[in-house]
Amino acid sequence: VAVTIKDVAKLAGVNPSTVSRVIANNPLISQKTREKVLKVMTELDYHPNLVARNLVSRITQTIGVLMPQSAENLFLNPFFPEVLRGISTAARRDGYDILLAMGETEEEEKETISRMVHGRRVDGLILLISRVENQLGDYLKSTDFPIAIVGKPPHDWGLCWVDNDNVDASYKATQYLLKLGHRAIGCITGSLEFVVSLDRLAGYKNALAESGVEYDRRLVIQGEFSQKGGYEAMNALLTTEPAITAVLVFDDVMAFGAIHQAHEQGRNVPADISIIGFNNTPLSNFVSPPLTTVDIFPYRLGTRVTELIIQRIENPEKEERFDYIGTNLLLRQSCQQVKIK
Amino acid sequence: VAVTIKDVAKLAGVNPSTVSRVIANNPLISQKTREKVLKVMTELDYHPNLVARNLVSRITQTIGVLMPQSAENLFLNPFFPEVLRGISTAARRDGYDILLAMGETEEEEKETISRMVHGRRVDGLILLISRVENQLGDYLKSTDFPIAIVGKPPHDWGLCWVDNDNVDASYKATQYLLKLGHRAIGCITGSLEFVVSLDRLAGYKNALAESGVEYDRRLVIQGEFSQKGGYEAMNALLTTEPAITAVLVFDDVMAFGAIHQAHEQGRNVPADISIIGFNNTPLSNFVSPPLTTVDIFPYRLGTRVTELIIQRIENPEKEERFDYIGTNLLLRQSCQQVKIK
DNA sequence: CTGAAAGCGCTTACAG
DNA sequence: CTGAAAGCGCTTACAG
Repeated sequence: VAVTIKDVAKLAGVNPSTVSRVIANNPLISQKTREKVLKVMTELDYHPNLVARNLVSRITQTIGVLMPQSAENLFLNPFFPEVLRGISTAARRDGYDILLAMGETEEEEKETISRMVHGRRVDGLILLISRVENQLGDYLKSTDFPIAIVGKPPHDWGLCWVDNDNVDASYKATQYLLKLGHRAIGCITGSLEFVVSLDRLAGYKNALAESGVEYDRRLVIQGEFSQKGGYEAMNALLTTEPAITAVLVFDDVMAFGAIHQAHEQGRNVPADISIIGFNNTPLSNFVSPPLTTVDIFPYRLGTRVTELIIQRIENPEKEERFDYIGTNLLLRQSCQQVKIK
Repeated sequence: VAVTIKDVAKLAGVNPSTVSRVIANNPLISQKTREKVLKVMTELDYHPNLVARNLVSRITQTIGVLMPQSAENLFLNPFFPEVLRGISTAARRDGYDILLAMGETEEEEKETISRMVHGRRVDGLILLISRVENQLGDYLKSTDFPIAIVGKPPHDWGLCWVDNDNVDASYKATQYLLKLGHRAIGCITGSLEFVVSLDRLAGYKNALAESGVEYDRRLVIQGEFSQKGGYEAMNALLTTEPAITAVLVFDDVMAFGAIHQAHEQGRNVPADISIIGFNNTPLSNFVSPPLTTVDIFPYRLGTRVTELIIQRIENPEKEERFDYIGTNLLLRQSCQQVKIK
């Protein structure tokens, strides 16, 4: 029922291949023929069947995006929506569509990847999932299909990826606390299985070392990436290390819990304890006190990873495979100069 | 380079059509042949080319989703991400993929619709954009392509759609204020060009009428859907109608501004003025006082609209075209019994 | 500058 | 129960 290239060809009195060339803007076609064909195309309201085109050209002009379902976090942190917005913008700019899949289980994720890649529905794939170890990792390092990841992969698999420079971000945050005169600086990390946690811990150590403050592992405590996790970690920290005057917390939501704990123990933030969070979640500007935190620019992570994957698809010979997105320490009201005792 | 149905056929010693039938689970195929083919398929790691399949079957098993870019709102309101999550879940459940597009301008939106629909890339389309008037509306009412909208369309175009029952939601909220003894109840609406605003206004009127409270249009004021809009509307309202003891605000973010204004004028919420918002944005539980508001269940809007579009695609003879998603009045701390003068 | 033919990788009547 | 043929709607060498 739809009008095809043959209908156009017939009405224009030319061969289908000629119509195809007009559509492709082939410069060989004469002006006269081009106009005639173009006229018939609008007359018949012709639109090329992209599926047929994909089949012969082996190019889908589509990028697959796999992201976690992450129900709860969505409310506290628009990280994934923001990255997605960036991906969408950059993809559209280069004429790519987005095939989106949200995976709940690792099983679903693998199935989705298989569908997209083996089904030839996409030219490349962007992964917003951090758990790329195990079976998924095996696949990722063995395939030469264009794949890009938001977040530095645990090993160099030759994949495309983009991430914040978390070492540097954490270094700058710690440096800021040091500049305020703090020396007993605690650190609440997320699970050290994540590269991001390890990187931020490294930055913390770097800054301490640079200032000649000895690294004390008793000041570092792991917590879960949740308000409760921060609340409990802070409790442990204040119990064993009551002398601390500042804490670096690797996630804003954990920081909310940490602040809550501090206040419950009668330690005012920032008067008694300075706190810095990470990720600049929307709430961080509304809590009391407004939280000093590190902005990580998720939208730019999205645009950049898309640029990288498109380059990988269209110019695989180029060696550019990864990039860092800058961060910004947002000074708000949760830190202040250390008190002189 | 990829293995095709022909490779499988050759190695299994059968015709490609037989392989195709095995894949399609055609019951005519003998058990013996089936097993032989299946074995070769795994041996060669064969995956059907979905693009080729789409071309001949004219079925893409893909639903297009068009949503606004809506940069700012994302931070205050995860409405769209939540709807998208619902769409993703329901689509996957029925074996559909999602082709996602975010439009910034109406031009982009029209272009995207054209690409998806005329390019035969999707079997149906879900629109998360509310501005469906003008040119887009002309298209929507004329096409018989399966299209579904989140949010009741301004006219009955025979489209699929899903929405909250905003008349009822607003009715229940107003009824609650009446039950608390309020009689002078103000109303801050969004632009009355939106169906949602009109519906909520209708619910407000219904509740008043039922309780024998005369509707006074001076108590109703339009504001912009922003904190500033609510702030200014509240100012106007308190200036001309200082006797009001409660206000229904058609959006939480506007309500934040309204509360701010009230407090600036020395009117305590809820002691002097009760306030109800709409949409249960995440912040509404964190502001002071925690806002009584109407939960609209965006995730369910997403799953339901997807069920409707899939039914429209697969069983167009069924007449079910729209549905309402229930709402829930969340009682928090921004309302209280009216004071006796 | 344009046409005729072959082919992308499938599916589906049509035979047998 | 299986095979051979035609076709989905395009593109792209190959001729001329």
